[in-house]
Amino acid sequence: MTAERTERVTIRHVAHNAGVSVATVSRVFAGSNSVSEELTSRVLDAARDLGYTPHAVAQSLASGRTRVVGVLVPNLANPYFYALIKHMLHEADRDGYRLIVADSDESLAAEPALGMSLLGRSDGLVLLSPRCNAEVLTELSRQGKPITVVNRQIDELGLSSVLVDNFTAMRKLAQHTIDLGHRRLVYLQGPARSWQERERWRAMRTIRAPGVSVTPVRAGGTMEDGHAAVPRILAADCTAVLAHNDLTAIGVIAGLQERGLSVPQDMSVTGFDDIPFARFTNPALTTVHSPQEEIGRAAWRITAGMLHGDRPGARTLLTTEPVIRASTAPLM
Amino acid sequence: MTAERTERVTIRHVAHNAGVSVATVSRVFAGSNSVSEELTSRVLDAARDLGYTPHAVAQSLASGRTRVVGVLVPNLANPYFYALIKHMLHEADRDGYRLIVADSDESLAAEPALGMSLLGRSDGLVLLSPRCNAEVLTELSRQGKPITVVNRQIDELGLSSVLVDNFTAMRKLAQHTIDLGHRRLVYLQGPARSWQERERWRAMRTIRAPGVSVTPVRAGGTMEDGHAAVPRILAADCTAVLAHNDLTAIGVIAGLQERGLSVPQDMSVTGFDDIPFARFTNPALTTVHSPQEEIGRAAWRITAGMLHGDRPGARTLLTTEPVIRASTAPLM
DNA sequence: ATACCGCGAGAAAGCGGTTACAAGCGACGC
DNA sequence: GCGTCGCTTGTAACCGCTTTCTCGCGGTAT
Repeated sequence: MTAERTERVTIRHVAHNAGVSVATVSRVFAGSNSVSEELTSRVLDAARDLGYTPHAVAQSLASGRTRVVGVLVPNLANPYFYALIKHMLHEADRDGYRLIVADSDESLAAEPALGMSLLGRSDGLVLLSPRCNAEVLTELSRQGKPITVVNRQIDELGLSSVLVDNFTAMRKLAQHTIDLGHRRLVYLQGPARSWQERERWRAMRTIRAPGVSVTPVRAGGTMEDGHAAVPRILAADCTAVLAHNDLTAIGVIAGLQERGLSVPQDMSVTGFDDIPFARFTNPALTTVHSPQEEIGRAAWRITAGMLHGDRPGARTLLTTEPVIRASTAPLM
Repeated sequence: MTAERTERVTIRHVAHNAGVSVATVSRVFAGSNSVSEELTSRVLDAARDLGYTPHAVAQSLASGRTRVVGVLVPNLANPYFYALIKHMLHEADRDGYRLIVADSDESLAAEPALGMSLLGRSDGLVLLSPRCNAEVLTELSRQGKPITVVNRQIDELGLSSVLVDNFTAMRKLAQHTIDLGHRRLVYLQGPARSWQERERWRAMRTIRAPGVSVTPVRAGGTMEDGHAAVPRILAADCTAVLAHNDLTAIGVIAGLQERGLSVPQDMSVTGFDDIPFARFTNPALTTVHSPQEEIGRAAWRITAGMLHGDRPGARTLLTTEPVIRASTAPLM
């Protein structure tokens, strides 16, 4: 393969070959209908012959739009997040936008820099379950570009957001275990700075029923965290454990089974999110169906709206319901 | 919130406030050491006061480098891929690069356009398990930018690649089930155009042992595909099923369990990839550990090398081994 | 003292597009 | 017959930064 230094074909070459001005070529590629058919086809022919492709970066600089939107995820290893991303990806794609993804890996400190960096190369930003404080969000919004926050309630700033009613769903899920006869519950806490965690835990603290106790156990958001929490769960002498999310629930179930305990006979376990795996675990996981597809779609629609000039501040609140599967059972 | 039309702070403002030329400001931000300390600090002070941030798009246009690398994934819903991406993301980050991700969703037709689009906004491209044919790859490589292909052997073109020895690992895994006494095996085929699938199936076809039969059953790459294949697996009257990957294996196990069969007592099941979930399923999945972290790292190193001028054509071949867990057992 | 060298700094020409503005031109109304 | 309008097309000024080239200057070899 010879390293032929192919000079890039620019709009000027096309203009020259088609015998028109660069403006006309630009118009043709922008889909403007104010160019005569005659010139349009001459431009298109010349472009095809030369193998011209518009230079995306130059277009961005000149037009001030990148047709890219950044997405900041706290942890790409959680199927919950990539399900969201996957749906956003498709919605964005059909609008001609690309998504640029960064993973903060649950690092609070990394969020501001990553967010800024994403914003620098994009027209807007979607923050999934951001852990950062309001100052950072203010700083980011100061760039004047659309920002959509998912799974985090922000009232102060004029940011748009997509929220799921974690509180009500968690209450319903807890009620389900209580209805099954469980009295000593453990709530397995997730990432400390997560809004969803705060909502879920807040819901658990409102549980008031005769004889019912809720013991919090610290964990985190991963399967390993759930797995590692098992000794502490057992020490709490409970009959049901409500995990922060599906991932930790899966870890808990594996840990219990390794110790010869069976779920749900010896212990009921619930998750939250309803990731695709939840249906396929053994036993299938009782959880809360968080509408990942709708969230992804809503996040994109709101963002796209702002890119087209909508005022920020739109708020979408989605509701969600428990999904009862096989990991919970009546107390024996 | 007032919609203050904040004019962007440009390099010129900084230059003016610092009493130097724009060239000097540019040099300071580029980390050139040919600027005197005196001027360097004046520039830095002015930049801080004004809240200046270099305009990434303009930098890209002027320098010809975007500091972005595109990644094309066939299916973001497979943890195998996002594990790769996650590791690449981190490697790239420490080199000051961003990754821009697109998901072709197993659509062969979508790959060329997505690849081109990614390439247009980036300095290079990483194709994960691409399904497209050689012509498309040639077309993409014509752009003159570094392309790294992961999990796909390409000899003709001068592309760099990272490969895992699927063939040997699959043979070893099959041998494992044979050693356990199984004779009637089913191989559950994955995505047709996947190189990994071809390698794995090729390995299965080399199995020659007295009384051993291997029956192929078509499926796909997802949990649903594995789940849906269960009737056909049962019809094949086998005692062990080797699935294309972990996801389908998980689907198969769930399907078997729904029918009251237990794994591994009634049926041994294996996967491939060793996604994080494989350790936490019930029973824990016997699979092949595909070194996702190393692959991600290698893919980035090779790509980064080419970005720094290395010649393309580098090839990394990784080996991998079966991981025996609890989803396989001796034939009763 | 003269010529030369090296180095720090600035001027200016791009990078490849977009788009405001102007111009040309045929049609139409009065 | 002339002013006006509308539509297509071209001219050229950016978008914000990088980088080459040039220049001025102080220091060293001759």
